[in-house]
Amino acid sequence: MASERVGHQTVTWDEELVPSERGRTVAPSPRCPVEVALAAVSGRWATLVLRDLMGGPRSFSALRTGLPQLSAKVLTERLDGLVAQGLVRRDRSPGFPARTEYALTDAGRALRPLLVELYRTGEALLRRRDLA
Amino acid sequence: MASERVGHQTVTWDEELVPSERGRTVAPSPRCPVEVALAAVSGRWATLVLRDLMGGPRSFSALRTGLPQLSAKVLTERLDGLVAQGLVRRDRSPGFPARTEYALTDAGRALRPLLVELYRTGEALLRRRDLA
DNA sequence: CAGGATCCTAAAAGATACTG
DNA sequence: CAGTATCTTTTAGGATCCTG
Repeated sequence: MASERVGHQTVTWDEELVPSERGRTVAPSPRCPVEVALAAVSGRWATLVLRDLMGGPRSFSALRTGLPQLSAKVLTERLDGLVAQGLVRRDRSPGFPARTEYALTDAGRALRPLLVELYRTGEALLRRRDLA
Repeated sequence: MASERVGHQTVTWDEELVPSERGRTVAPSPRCPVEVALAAVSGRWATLVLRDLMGGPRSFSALRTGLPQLSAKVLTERLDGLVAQGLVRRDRSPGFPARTEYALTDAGRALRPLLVELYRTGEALLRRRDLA
């Protein structure tokens, strides 16, 4: 796919490049790349957890310390989601007290450009709002 | 901010560039650029509505026709949100029957690279999953 | 045509307490 | 240390019917 051809599923975002209806996403679908990427960064605290993991592997409590207002329950939910999506690896060390380390997988690291773009876009929007 | 320095609010994503705690986002905040950008594309149907508007101005019912499963209520909610964020302009023509046209603002068009990146990232994740 | 008003359900988030 | 279990609250989304 060329760099400016972008769409949901088999369809591009450039109207003139979409003469037919075939494959045009007409409802949110888990198969749509846009939804897949969105799933990785959606949910409260998700981007902040990812940001912390971008800095390297972190333990459960290190993540909690970095994000004091995030409850254990929600952190667990977020991490479970990221693990299920193959973006984060969970490494449990045997013994007591328990020790778990969370680290981004290659797929997880592949999210960096998206986070960069989110930041860039948000900044641009805020700048426009300040002017207006 | 240099291209690879990216963070929430005043903080970069590069750990080694964040020696102190000052400004580090420690909770989701509407002031954080990442949250601002995410707000634009979050919510069910949001990216699909944006995609359709990227093709040019659309009436309320044209949007509904393009996304048949999207209810009037949710479409209104999504459009209200986009208008409130300054991403879409609502143009009501006087007379009866009512006619309304929705069009992206400059700010709204500024979302295109983000949508492109969402698509690109999602595609990459799907590719990895197919391999695995 | 372009919505507004209601009602309902489900999912997400938060608080609190407890366990291997 | 790293979670689980419960419960309550909040929010999002969908269905249906109605109106300027």
